[in-house]
This record gives sequence, structure tokens and C-alpha cells, in this order.
Amino acid sequence: MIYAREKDGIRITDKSDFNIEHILECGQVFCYDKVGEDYIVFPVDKFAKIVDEGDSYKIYTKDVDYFINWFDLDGDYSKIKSELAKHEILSKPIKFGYGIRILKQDLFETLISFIVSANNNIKRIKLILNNLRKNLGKKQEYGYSFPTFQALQKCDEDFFKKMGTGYRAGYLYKVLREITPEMLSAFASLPTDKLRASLIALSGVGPKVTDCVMLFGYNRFDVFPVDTWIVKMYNMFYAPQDKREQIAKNLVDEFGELSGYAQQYLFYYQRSFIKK
DNA sequence: TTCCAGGTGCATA
DNA sequence: TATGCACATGGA
Repeated sequence: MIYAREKDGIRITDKSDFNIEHILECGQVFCYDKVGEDYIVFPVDKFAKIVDEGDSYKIYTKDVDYFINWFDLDGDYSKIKSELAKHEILSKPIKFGYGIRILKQDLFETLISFIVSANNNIKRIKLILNNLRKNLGKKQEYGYSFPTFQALQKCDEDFFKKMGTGYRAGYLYKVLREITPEMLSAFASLPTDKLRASLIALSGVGPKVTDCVMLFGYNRFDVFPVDTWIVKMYNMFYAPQDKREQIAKNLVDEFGELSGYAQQYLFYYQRSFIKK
């Protein structure tokens, strides 16, 4: 147990498997900001502020149960890391991003966010999603909630362009006519291959976005999202290969049921440390 | 100015 | 089935 419930939030008592910067800056999530030395997170209509208090973190929130689940605080990351550390290539990435945890994110928000993420950079992805919150979300104490499915479905393509989505506006307009949040929830009972087929059939959703939604929303760990950073990493450390689906397959063969975790350590290391 | 970012869809062969 | 290119936008 790395945490304790407190009346105004959650105390992270063991920082060896929890580092808020690692968790939020490793590319899995866009609904956060750094405010001074603290971080705030605002998934769906929830809110928390995370303060580094030296030996511990304090997560200030009204939604204790929600964030225990969201941060996967009952997950055993010491075990995951010791298992993954058997792979030489993960040695440095695990040391570097020792405090990463894979969040348990809302399916609808994750799908919309990663459609926006395609061929885009993290700063601008956050900007676009914040535009959507401000224009369509509900005003909260701290800011705006993520727009509901109903609110987004009423928008036309031109509106999404005004939000800065560029050519992804058409994808959003279409996908909002292909799914409902209830459908996404029902997908959760599908085995990995059928889930992948259901997601990849959606507009604006290719292999990469599918893998991200499977990992960050459905928490399927036998997937390895391959983006431009992972391609660079792969070509540095493995044989030259530019076919993303082949890279993904090779890496899932290597890391098996822990592929999703391995991917996050490698992505964070590649992106923040190598920067090339 | 050109390149790049957590890529996808579509035409073509 | 596989390959190549167009697609918005803004920062480096």
C-alpha cells in the first residue's frame, strides 16, 4: 500500500513508485497543468491538486475513490518494474521514469483526445482540448469539465476547425455519429483482437490511436503504441524498420503482457532525455 | 523557410 | 496487400 486516505484527499506515503511529473509528462494524458510547483489534473468533471510535500505527496480532492482508481494506486509497480528490468533495454528508462503509473482514464475523453493527438504535438493537443472545455464544458470551481458526448455531438465540422483541430475536424464530426459512450463501455468486455477491430473501424482512429485508447482507456497491456518517438527509439536500439505495425508486433512479442508499461518507460525516456 | 509533432484516409497499382 | 501522398496548425 503506497497511500492513505485522508479527510481532504489522499496521502502518497511511498514515493518510490509514484512521481507526479513522470505520471503526467509521459504522454498518456492531456488534462493537467503545472501550477508553480504543484500539478492539477481535471479528467472528465473531476479535479485534484497534487502537492509535493517532501517525504510524501498530498493529493487534494473531493473525489478520493475516483483518484485512487485513476492513479491506479492499488497497482503493484515494484513488481512490474522488477519484471521489466530483466530486459536490458529498459534498464535506464525504468530508472529515469521510476514513478510512472498507467492511469485509468475515461473511455470517451481518451478516444476524443487521441484522435486530436494524431500528427500533432502535446502542447497543441492540450490547447485544442482546453478550447473544447472552455466552449462546451461545464464551468467548475477550478475551470471547465470535459464536454459531454451530447455537447460535442451538436457541433459541426466548422466549429471543430475553430477550436484548432485542423483537418481532424472531419474525423471528430464523423466519429461522434459512429459511437456513444455506452458503446465504448460495452467494448470493454471484448477480447483484445475484437476490441482492436471495433476501435480501428472508427473515423480518425488508426493503429496508433487504437493502441493508445486500448492502453490508456481500456488498460489492455498487450499493446505497444508506436508513434514517431518510438520509431526513433526502435531505429536506435533495434534493426532499422520504418513499418510501424511491424515495430509494434515485434515489441509486443518481446514484452508480452507488460508491453503497455514498457512502452511508457521507453516513450518518456526517449522524449525527455534523448530529444532527437 | 523548412521541418516536425503520440497518424489517418484514400487513391493507385 | 502495399505504397505514397494530402491533410491544418504553430513552434523550433
